[in-house]
Amino acid sequence: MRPASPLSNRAEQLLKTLVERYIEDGQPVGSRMLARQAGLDLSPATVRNVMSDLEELGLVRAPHTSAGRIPTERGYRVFVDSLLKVKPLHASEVRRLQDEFCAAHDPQQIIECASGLLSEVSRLTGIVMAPRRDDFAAFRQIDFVRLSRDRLLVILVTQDGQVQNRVLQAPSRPGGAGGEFDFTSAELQRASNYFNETFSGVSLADVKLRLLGEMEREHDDLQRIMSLAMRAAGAALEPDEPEDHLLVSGESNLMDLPDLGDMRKLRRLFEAFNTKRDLLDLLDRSMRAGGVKIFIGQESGYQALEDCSVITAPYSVDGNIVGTLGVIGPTRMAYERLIPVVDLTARLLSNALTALERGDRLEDPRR
Amino acid sequence: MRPASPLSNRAEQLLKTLVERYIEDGQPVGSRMLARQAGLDLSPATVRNVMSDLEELGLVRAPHTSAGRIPTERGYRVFVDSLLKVKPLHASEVRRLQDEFCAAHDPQQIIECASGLLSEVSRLTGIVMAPRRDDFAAFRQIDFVRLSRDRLLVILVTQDGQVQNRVLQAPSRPGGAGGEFDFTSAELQRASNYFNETFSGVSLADVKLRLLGEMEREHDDLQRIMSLAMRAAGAALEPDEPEDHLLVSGESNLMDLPDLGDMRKLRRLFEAFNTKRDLLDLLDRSMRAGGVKIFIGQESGYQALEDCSVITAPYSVDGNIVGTLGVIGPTRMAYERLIPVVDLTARLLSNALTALERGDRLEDPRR
DNA sequence: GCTTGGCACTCTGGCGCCGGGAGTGCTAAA
DNA sequence: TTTAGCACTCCCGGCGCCAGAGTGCCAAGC
Repeated sequence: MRPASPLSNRAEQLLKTLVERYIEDGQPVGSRMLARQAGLDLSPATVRNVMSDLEELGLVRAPHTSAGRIPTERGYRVFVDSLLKVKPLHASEVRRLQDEFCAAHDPQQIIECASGLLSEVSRLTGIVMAPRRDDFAAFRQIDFVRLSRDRLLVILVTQDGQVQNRVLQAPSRPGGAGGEFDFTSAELQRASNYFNETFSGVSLADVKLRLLGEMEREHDDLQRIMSLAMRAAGAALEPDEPEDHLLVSGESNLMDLPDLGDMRKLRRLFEAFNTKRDLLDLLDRSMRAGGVKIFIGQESGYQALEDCSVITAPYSVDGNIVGTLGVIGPTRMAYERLIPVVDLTARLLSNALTALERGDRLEDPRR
Repeated sequence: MRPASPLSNRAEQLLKTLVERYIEDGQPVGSRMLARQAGLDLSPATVRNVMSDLEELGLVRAPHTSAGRIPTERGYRVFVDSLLKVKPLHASEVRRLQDEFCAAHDPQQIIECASGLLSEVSRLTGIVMAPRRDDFAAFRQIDFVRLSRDRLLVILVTQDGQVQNRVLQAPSRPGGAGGEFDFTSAELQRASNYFNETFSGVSLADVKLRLLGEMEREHDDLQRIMSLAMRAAGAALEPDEPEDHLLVSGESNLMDLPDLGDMRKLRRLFEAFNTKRDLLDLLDRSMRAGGVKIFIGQESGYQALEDCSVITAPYSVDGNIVGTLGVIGPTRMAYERLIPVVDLTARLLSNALTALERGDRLEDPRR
């Protein structure tokens, strides 16, 4: 795992050129071509010697005798870590992306837009892990709507404009009659008023704590309606399904790539897109890390991602990292172009979300 | 387009066997095999003569000289229309499906469940068009939540438990200050109370009409808050995005099928799954028709569905058709098995939704 | 000692050929 | 009308061949 040190400048230059050429056209690169392209004025024979060394180091391999060489995963890793120069994007492209973000107004839309842009610009698959509901967000309003004898709808809105519906299902009693949620809407109204007045502006985490406290303490002397309302509010405060937080777009872009021509691999990949669990896991891991992260081939640790690479970057609201986005494509992807794309998209998304959040907060009389 | 009449019994029997065999193992069927399988005690030579006729009628074709025959789309059509005997499902299978439906409690869940079951049981792709919000549904409750200076959240709940959030965006004014939605939550509360009392139990269609009427009539002397609330309510009553009403599951099942091995076709298909428009169109068309409907190959009229067939069936709540579901797969699919599967799933879904609706309605004091 | 030209070797991929197998269409007889 | 026979066609897999590309190694040169 000390790949850079034993490499001479020349070897580095050759490896770099090799990876670039291979990324470009997907064909094993031979010594003659490499000698010409590397700009080092070397003969093919010399190049061959160097390639032999690189092969011994596990950075390149030959698909068969007398094909040229292609990078191994470790080769890509060295390339990405120490050889590649990311080219900043054209100003025009930056502008274009920026404009797209401006078109969206609410957070959900903005995030969807980011995912779409990622896949469109990369011509690969874009993924975004949307922010989990933030327990430090401030409570704004809660509403209760009785749907039927045993179903109660709870709507929770936070100061930053997140809305969450949850249907509370009464534990089924075969006996049936006189279900649990037989309150009038006026009663429910009063309950929600109580919450709205008591907790407005309090962080959800604190709401949760105080609810727990009250439910412990006053146990018996609470009215039945309030006890229910508290339980319902508690349910609404539970974290939501993580699966709803992954956006994937442009899956079908992957079907054009010769590198992923194998149906079995492709199918595994698409199943991973549907299952979402592994991808969320990966994005979650890279959220903690901060900054652009790159997983090459097996490095991610998921079978479904074999022969694939993932470039991720976290994004933030108001300086706090809240989610991760990225692109998925074949190991042979245009890292030089895509790293800045992912990076920029994360920045733009952060800006857009932060601007929205600030705008909303200005509105909030409590801060 | 009068395919059945000129066919002799023998020809029909042979066509039937041919299609069955071909569906079974995907290989062109030769005269020898057909003579043996059809149970007609004919020689291969006789069979060849019949095949020649069928070919002339455009019901079968030979991929090349001296391969056996395979059905054409018209051949499948005849098979489906007049030859195939649908086998009712095993009681055990019916029971299994039924149990799955019982596990779900709210309409959304039930519909997702149906989609999942379709793809699982068919090992193809399941699609469900969820009910559009029903304008004859009864109004239950509306809520307004101010999210920021220029964003207002409207939550609409109907008696049957459908919830709809919509964010109303104020027309952007560059001037900025004193945005449009500067009301206190008490004011908004009052507005929503007004609606809830006035319209409870009224059908959405009527609410819409009465709102329009009032907005026309009282124009000037309305308080600003009420005028806004009416506009907001009106917005919430607008029909929602049709794209949100299509569920697709088991897409990746299609990647295993040799019939759809071609990447180009597969890609087009997956793009159709993402776009949703064409599929919704198709489902919508077949909703009107009522009963199980089958589109074979080009019949559907969409490029993306070439070499694919679609089996659909509408489902209903309380006797009214509200949506359609179905499966998509290669033209060579097991019609005999899948037609009853789709039919049954539609019935079970109808039952489950109707039961839920009835349960809710019993609860509703107004009926 | 590194670099280089030369050379033999190897592997792939396309092409043409061949033979077996499967199935057809036609014809003539039952 | 059905059937057996037969010649014909086409696909497909295997085989050998060849050109092309690239390698590894060796010996000569800077």
